[in-house]
Amino acid sequence: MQQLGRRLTRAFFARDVLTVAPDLLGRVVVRDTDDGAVAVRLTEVEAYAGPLDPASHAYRRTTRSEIMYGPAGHLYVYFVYGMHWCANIVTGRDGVASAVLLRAGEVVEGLPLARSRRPAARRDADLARGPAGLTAVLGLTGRDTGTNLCVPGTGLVVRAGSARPVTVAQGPRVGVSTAADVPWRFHLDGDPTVSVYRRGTRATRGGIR
DNA sequence: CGTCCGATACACT
DNA sequence: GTGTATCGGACGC
Repeated sequence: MQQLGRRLTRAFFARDVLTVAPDLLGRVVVRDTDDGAVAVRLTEVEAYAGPLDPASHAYRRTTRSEIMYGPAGHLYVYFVYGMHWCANIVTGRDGVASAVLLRAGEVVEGLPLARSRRPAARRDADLARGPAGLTAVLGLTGRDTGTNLCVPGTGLVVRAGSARPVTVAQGPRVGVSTAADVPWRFHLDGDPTVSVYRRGTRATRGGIR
């Protein structure tokens, strides 16, 4: 296992999800396995605000969403559309049940391994474009749900310190079918790895009570 | 570039 | 039984 660098602390993730989400942009996620390491610089994330947020899996407390009711800094990976995995980081105080969905990034280390995990990608900028692609490039699946990003030895880290200063843009979330108009998607404006905006089907009632 | 649509299996009602 | 926090290929401009 190679040197992963200093990691973000539990205190970083334990803040409000709307503070944590934009603060993650420009930071580097590193995943190290027996196959090697892949690092991704985050360019797009979305905030999901637990029981207040109809679009969040934690809107109701179920077996699947239980992880989000636990401590911040743990990983939540869910399965969607019968074939894709998507990765979140749990945020907020215990019991607040909020999380940040990792939506897109730029592969900055481990390009060959990243390409092998996503053979369909045409350009390197497409490798981690979209949440399922980003998750695949990092080699994460449901088995990784519960991983604590804030302790050594897990092979998964968000490095402390921004790569460079970053300008954050904000807009509605992608693909959600409820609360579609809440501007809780954060991204680096104009970055080639940011996924295209698609409104969810059935997107009628927006808003949070 | 854009829009349309099928694949696919799981959690939840 | 129903809906899905997606992707990529097909097609039109």
